[in-house]
Order: sequence, then C-alpha cells, then structure tokens
Amino acid sequence: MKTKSFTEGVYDVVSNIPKGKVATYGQVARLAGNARASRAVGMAMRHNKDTGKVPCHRVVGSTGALVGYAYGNGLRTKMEKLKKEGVEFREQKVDLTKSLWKK
DNA sequence: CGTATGACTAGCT
DNA sequence: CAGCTAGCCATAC
Repeated sequence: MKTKSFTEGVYDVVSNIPKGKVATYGQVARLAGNARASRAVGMAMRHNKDTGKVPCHRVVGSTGALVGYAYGNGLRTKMEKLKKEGVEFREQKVDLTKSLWKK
C-alpha cells in the first residue's frame, strides 16, 4: 500500500545510498516510484526535515553536477562532504563513471 | 481547491 | 560547448 507519500519514498531511497556513492535526482525519482518526478525529489530535499537521517548531499544532477543543497555554504559544503566520503570528483562534478550509485 | 514554485532533465539554438 | 526553453511531478501557500 502506498501509505507513504512520494517524499517518504525519496527519503527511503536516499537513505539507502551507500557511502562513497551518489545518485542522480532522476534515479532517486525512479526508485521512489516516479521517474519523471526529479523535481519533486528536490522539493522533498528542500523541505527535508531529516537532514541527519537523509544524506541529501549524495544526490546530484544527471550530469554529476552538484545542484541544490541549502545547508552550510551550499554546493561547497556538499562537495566537501562527498569528497570526505570517498566520492571521486572531476573538477566540480562527480565522476559518475565511478561514483554513481548502481542499484 | 487553485496557483505558484523548485535541489530536474532533455532538447534545441 | 554553452545557454535557453519547454515539459513533468509533487509540495507549499
């Protein structure tokens, strides 16, 4: 049953992203139940109340470009966090060829 | 209930 | 290669 809203599903998916890996909004949206709701995924993150539970910094754009993140210094904080977790970076973008979360 | 917005993506110029 | 537009979805007000 779909008691949990799309947002809840997003949290569930994002919280399942392993450390050192990242997922694209499109991928999260697809796993959450709506492949085209990539924008809604960002909405959930923006209103995210489980920042300590959901590693929203592990969610990046389809090209690996860091987008979003409303905490700390924004994208800068996000990038630093990802680097610390072992995510490989290509300049200012995540190396999706190696750090993309494959389910 | 209806409108507006946003942490997207893909396509076109 | 970079920038802009249009399309889609769910949430917020």
